[in-house]
This record gives sequence, structure tokens and C-alpha cells, in this order.
Amino acid sequence: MAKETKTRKAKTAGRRKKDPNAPKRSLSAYMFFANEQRETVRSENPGIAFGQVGKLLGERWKALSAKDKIPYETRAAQDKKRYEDEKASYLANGSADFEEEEE
DNA sequence: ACGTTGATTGTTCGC
DNA sequence: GCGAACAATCAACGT
Repeated sequence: MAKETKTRKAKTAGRRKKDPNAPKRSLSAYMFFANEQRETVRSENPGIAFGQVGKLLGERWKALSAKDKIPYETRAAQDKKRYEDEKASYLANGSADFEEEEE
């Protein structure tokens, strides 16, 4: 399987890119985890380079127990809900007969 | 219905 | 401002 690990861009057909409101996505647990760890990791490793932090961060992330990730997963789930709202509006407008541009 | 894929999210650092 | 490793994600499309 080819898993592109570098800014995977549209290529096949570009599906969601056609979204009128484009409700983006939500953050992942890692995003929240990074938000907290970034301070800790950098604090523990003064002058650490992104390459090291990034990798170290990933390792630490998995080093956590499922329950340890809870707070992050919880936030992720919350953010997802935020996305749901966007999607809701996006669908609402998309399903609506009239397309209005809020301006 | 199930599977694949693509798009996105945020951090750090350098230039 | 963006790109790239790091991980998650997950929703829509495809078959």
C-alpha cells in the first residue's frame, strides 16, 4: 500500500473539494496532545529541533495509555462535534433550495 | 453494505 | 507562510 506521507493533495477525482461550504474537518487527538506536550517536550528538551520533537512527540503519544489519551480524545471528540455543526450548516444550506451567501 | 481514499488538523523549526 | 515527520480521523465517495 502506498501511504503518501507528504501533503497528499487532490489527484484522483477531488471529491470533497467540491463542498460548497467545505466544512473542513476537526482536529485529532494528536493536535490537542501536541498542544500540551509541545510545552513539556520543548521544556524537557531546550533547543530541540523540530525533527526530534516531532518524533519524540509521536513516541510519547503512543507511550500514553488509552486512558491517558482520554483528555485528548475527549477534546478531539468535542472538536468533531464542532465540525458537525459546520457540516450541519453546510448540509442545511446544501439541501436548502436557495443558496445564500452570507455577506 | 463495505472498502478505499483523500482531505484536514496542529506542533515545532528554518528560510 | 510553507513544508515536512508525527498521529488521528472520518466523512464522503467508490464499488
